[in-house]
Amino acid sequence: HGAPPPPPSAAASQSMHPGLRDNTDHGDLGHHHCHDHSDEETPTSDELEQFAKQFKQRRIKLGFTQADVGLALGTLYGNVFSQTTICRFEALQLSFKNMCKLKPLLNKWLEEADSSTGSPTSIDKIAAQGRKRKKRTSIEVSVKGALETHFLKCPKPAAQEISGLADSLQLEKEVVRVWFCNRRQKEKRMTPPGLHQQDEVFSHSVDSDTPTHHDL
Amino acid sequence: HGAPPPPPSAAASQSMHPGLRDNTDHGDLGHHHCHDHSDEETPTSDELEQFAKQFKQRRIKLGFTQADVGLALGTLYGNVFSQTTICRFEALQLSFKNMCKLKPLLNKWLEEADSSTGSPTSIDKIAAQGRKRKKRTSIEVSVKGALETHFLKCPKPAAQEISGLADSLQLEKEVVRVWFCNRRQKEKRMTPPGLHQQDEVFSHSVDSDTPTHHDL
DNA sequence: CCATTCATTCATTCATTCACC
DNA sequence: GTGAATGAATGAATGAATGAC
Repeated sequence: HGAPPPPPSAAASQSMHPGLRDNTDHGDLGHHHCHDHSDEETPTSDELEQFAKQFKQRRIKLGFTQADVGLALGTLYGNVFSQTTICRFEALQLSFKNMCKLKPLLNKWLEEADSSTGSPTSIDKIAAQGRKRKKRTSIEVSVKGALETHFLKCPKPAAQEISGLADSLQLEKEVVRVWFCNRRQKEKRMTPPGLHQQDEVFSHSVDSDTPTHHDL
Repeated sequence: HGAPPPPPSAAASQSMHPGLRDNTDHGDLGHHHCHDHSDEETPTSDELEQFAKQFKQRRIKLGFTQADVGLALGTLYGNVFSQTTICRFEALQLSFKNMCKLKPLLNKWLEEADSSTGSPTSIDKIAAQGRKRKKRTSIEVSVKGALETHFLKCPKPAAQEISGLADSLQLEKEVVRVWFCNRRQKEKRMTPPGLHQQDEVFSHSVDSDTPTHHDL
């Protein structure tokens, strides 16, 4: 009883983040179906952003950690996720497609979570897989800078280029290769890095929201 | 003994319907707005130091404790903080980035605090989750010395090293690992350990990275 | 009450797996 | 090899518990 009312959805008028401007064009202004509950359809990025925010709030209010949620998804639906993934979802640091995939699962968990009152979570601790993992190499700050510079010039270097770079930076070739892979992925997220460096070539007013931004 | 401090007046002047409590977490993650406020610019370390000092003075003059402030930030902006964090801010014991993040919040609180007078603080105490917390282990003084010595030689020991160290000091491996994590963080604060800064002799050389570089 | 230490949770980076050329 | 999904390991933010007034 007394389920917390969903937050007053303030109009999140922020437009799409760059990098994912490609909209899943619904373009369906005249809605014929008032079926608002089942969210199995492709949401818009605004909806995703909205949901992620709500999700985080309610998760915290319910007293769960990101790790809890990831684990719960496993026991509930057989799909375990790590704290990392939940964190990424909340921060919109996943690809659009990936966000869409996870949303229904998390939505179901939410409903489950605040309906069940204090049920004991039977945590199935899964045995860690005994595969040897390469010791995580720590890349120097200055070296990172060099890599970043190269990335801006050429985000997709050829094998030979990688070799040379690795050599000059005294890193394994594999490490450099993986670094570029990860860097490219980073660029494709919903919330890409370095948004502030953007030129304001927008002729449309970006800040349509009222300056009174505080709603307690 | 001192008289009880004046009523912590946080201005929750919004007349809300009872039961419609909602702390809108201002999802501080990647909240990217295109330069609407000019107050969010990166201050210098000197400015931060300056502000922290003023803040502390005025807080005391207004009769608030650090805990009061932390709580007020919650009711005001939905971002609660502990006494610890406020203490660290005043003592510049946070990372530069972290200081910059908190400064505007505290600044707003200051303005709010000495303008408004006497509103009731409706503190929503969230039920503490029955999460088991490890009993805090107390580390012997001599043992601390040993750890410190090791840290100076190698601030980032490998797992094996930690195991050995833990074994010889009769501590859990996890405790040792966490100790090194915390010690490393301490090193990255604005006010690093062992540096007793006077009021004026201060050169802003905070930016340089840790000089101790190890293997590669 | 303020300051510091041990501890936890959240965020980011390096790494792996897999499908697909 | 590459892109995409995903995570372990690590770094960063933050706090409960404790120590020191």
